[in-house]
Amino acid sequence: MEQAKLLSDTVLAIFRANGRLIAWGDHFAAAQALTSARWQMLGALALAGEPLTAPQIADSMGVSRQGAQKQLNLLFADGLLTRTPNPAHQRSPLYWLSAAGQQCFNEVDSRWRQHALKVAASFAPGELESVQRLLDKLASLHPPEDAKGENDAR
Amino acid sequence: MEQAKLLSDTVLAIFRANGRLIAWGDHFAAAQALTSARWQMLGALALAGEPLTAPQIADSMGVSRQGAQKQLNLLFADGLLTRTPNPAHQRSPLYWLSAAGQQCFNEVDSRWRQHALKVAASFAPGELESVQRLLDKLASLHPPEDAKGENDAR
DNA sequence: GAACGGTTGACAACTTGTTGTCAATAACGG
DNA sequence: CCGTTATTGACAACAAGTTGTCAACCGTTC
Repeated sequence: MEQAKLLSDTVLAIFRANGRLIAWGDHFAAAQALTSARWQMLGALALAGEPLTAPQIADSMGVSRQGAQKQLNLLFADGLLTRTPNPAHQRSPLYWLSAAGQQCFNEVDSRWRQHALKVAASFAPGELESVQRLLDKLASLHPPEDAKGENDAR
Repeated sequence: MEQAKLLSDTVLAIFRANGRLIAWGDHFAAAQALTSARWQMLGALALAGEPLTAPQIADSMGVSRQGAQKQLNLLFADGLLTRTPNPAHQRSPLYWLSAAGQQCFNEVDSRWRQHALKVAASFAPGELESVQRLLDKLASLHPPEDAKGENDAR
C-alpha cells in the first residue's frame, strides 16, 4: 500500500505545481496584459513559426477545438492576432501574430527566459529531463480512454 | 538558452500531465458518480480523519475558500456529506462524510489503490519521490506572489 | 459591554476549459 | 455532377475554479 500512497502524493504534487504555475504565470504575464492561457496560445503560434488554423492550434496545444477557438476569437478581438484568408479552406482562416501580438509575446518571452535561466540553475543537469520523462510516461499510462465512440476527438 | 527551453518543456509537461490525470480521474471516478474534483474533496476529508470546516478543507487542498465551499454545498446537496453544528463557531459547520459518502469514497479509493499499485510498479523506487521533491521545489520557486495587499490569502 | 478587526457563508461576475449541437463548407466517391 | 461524409465556426450549457463584495458572526480590547 506504500506504493499507492507514493503515487497519490505524486499526483497531488502535480496538481499543486500546476495550480501554482498557472497562478504565477497569470501574474507574470499581467505586465503584458496577458494571462497564462493567452501567453500559451501566443507561444504555440510562435513555436509553430507559421500561420495555423484554429483546429491545428488546438491539436498542438492538446485542448479542444472549441476551447482554442474561444481564445483565438478573444485574442483577435484584442488585436493580438491577424486572420488571413486560408487559400486551402474558405471557412477556416489562418491565424498569426499581429505586430502587437509579436511585441507582446517577445516581451513576456524575453522576461520568461531570464527567469527560467535562474530557476533552471537550481536543478541538476539531468533532473529536468528525467522529470519530463516520468510525467509523460505517467500521462501516457492515463490516456483519455475514450476508446471509440467519441465526437471531436482530442 | 538551452536551459530556458528545458524548463519551458518541463512546465508544459506538468500542464499536460495535469490535464490528462484530471480527464482520466473524471472517467475513473464516474463509476461512483464522482468527478475528479469531488473525489479529491472526499479524499481530503478522509485523509484528515476528522470533521473539518470549509476553510480548513480549502487550506488543506490549496484552493480558495469559496471554491471549496461551492463543492461542499453540492456534495452536501447530493447527500455525500453531513453538516454538524460547530460548537466553536455558529456559522461554520463541520463537514464529514455521510454513510453514502464513505461508501462512495471507499469504492473509488479501493479501485484507485489497485490501479496505483500497478502504475507505481512501472517506476524505479526513488523516482516518484524525487519527482515530488522537484515539483514542490518548482512550485515553491513560483509562489502566488501576492506579497502583501491580498484579500483572502491562499 | 460596545467597538473593533478578522472569519465565514452566500452571492455574483468572470476565466478557462469541457461537451454537444447546428449549419455551412470542404472533400471525396460514384 | 451529385450525394455522402468529415471539417469547421458559432453557439449554448455546463464544470471548476478565481476574485470581489456583503452581511453576519467571532474574539479581543478598551
